[in-house]
Amino acid sequence: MIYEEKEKLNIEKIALSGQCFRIRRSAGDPSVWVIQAGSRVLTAHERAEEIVFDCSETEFSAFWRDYFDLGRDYSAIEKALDPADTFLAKAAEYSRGIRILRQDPWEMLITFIISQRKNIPAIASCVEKISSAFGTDAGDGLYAFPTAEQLVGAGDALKNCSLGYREPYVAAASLLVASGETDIYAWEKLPDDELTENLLSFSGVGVKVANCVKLFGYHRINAFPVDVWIKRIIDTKYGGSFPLERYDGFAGIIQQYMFFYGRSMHL
DNA sequence: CATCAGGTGAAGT
DNA sequence: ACTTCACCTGAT
Repeated sequence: MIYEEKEKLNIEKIALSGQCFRIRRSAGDPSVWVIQAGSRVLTAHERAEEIVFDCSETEFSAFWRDYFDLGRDYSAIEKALDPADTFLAKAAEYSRGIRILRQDPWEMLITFIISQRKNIPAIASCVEKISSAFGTDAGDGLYAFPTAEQLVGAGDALKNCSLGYREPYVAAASLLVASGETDIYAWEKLPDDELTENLLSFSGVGVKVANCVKLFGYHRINAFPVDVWIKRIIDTKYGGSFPLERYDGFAGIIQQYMFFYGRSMHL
């Protein structure tokens, strides 16, 4: 068993923050969380002030501690905010416990190609469909996120997953990665600008999706995805321009706070 | 039934 | 270079 304070790691907030579509409450017990990453599954019990993971210290240290980015001090982010920025102060406080997960680049690439012009439940539904249809059985009715090879093998069946016009994008990316023509894992060591350029070369990946893949799949925490919510916040709260340069080096964390808080207020 | 949802790519200025 | 528009699909 591993215990973490919710002030430091809040699974519910992360599940609602839009960075991850494979964290769900258990159907039988709403205090139980089922967390999936690639082919891994972790269950957790939520208590008033803490979260308890069903996991040994060895297993937690081997994967999940880094996955939840527990090596970073997020309280330092809050201290670095502009004291005059009351919106950001409220957003950061409201978002306390959110972390930028270290998710898999392939899973993020496909997930965010799917995400365009879809709402969060629809994205989660599509991810669930392709996983259960083509991913490896992980037991208990759960399935791993499908590999590129598995999606290539899906063939026309990929058209039955509500992907709509995004289906050819997913199929093309799968072919590039499965064939070995594109090695997205080798991109881990590229500088930000080259990584961006490479991601944009995928059909169906524009600036916004590339930034999401950078932030959530490659842990480039300076990436700052601008979607309709962030744009709305910048327009209404910042008169159309946000002082990104002030938060150079961790702008992505600021983006998550703004998104999570702004969305909760239905701006 | 029209509109919208965490955009993108192609076509048109 | 910047602006406009169509686009699968499920939900409201």
